[in-house]
Amino acid sequence: MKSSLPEFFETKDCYCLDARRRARAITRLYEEKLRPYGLRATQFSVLATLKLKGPTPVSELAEFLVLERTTMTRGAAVMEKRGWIEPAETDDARVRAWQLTESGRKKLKEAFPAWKEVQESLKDAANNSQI
Amino acid sequence: MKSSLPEFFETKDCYCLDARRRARAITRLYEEKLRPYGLRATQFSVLATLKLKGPTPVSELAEFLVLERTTMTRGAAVMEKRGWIEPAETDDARVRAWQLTESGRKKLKEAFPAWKEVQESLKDAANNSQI
DNA sequence: ACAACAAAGGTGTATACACACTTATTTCAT
DNA sequence: ATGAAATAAGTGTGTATACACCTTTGTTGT
Repeated sequence: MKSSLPEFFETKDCYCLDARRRARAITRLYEEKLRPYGLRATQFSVLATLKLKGPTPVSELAEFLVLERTTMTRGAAVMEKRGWIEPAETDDARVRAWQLTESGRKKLKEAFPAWKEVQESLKDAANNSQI
Repeated sequence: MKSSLPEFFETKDCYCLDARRRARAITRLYEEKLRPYGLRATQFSVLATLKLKGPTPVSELAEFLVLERTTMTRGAAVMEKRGWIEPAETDDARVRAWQLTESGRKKLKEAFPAWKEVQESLKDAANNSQI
């Protein structure tokens, strides 16, 4: 009976595993610094996105963050409960749009230096690895 | 009152968001093809890892996949329930090691072509983008 | 005007993920 | 030999993620 083990060596270079490993590792770095502010990585991204885009529909947020719309729905619910975001007016009654609250703006501003710290350290690491 | 909006433009280049977006997008490609086999991306990775490494402790699996150990514990429980993996003997009673079952080997073999299909298409895409 | 279709969202369900805390076992210094 | 420290793992809790399915609202052709 022949072993098919060699065939499976290919799975060592899986793009999916690579991307997921990388995302998990990087997420930990950011969340470690964001934790004192009670923010998860995605929550920070949502706050920053709303800061830049203003009132934004669920679907647009989801598309921008490459997140399932239903995931965005639930994430937003958590953030609303925390008082960081609130519903925004829309023309179309089907559309659910979100905007920052004062508290959300404050939270983003508070956490920004922590985000930047990790961001800069990764930028340095990326530059050094090119040399 | 001065707006601090420009400062937050920096968040558009967040390494964390980039990595997470990429992981989510790539994961969808793989899971779309793995779905007919009832496999999630991480489950496929665990099967492939056990195929290559043989019986492996929870902690070693977690470290290899850059996953929290506690996440690995729960993921393994699901896979055991499905009959794909089973406990392996260990010297140290603290250590919980897992190995493939016959069913798990079969599942991996079945799903491998689907994995390879996505893997190859991404490899092609990567090569073409370099030209 | 209105029926068919399209668009936007929410809910049910299940896995993924991880931090804080706890339990069980082994190792090691004395 | 034994108690402290270290190691390996599990549990509680809560968010993250996404697919399948359903509801509501708007659009469009006739």
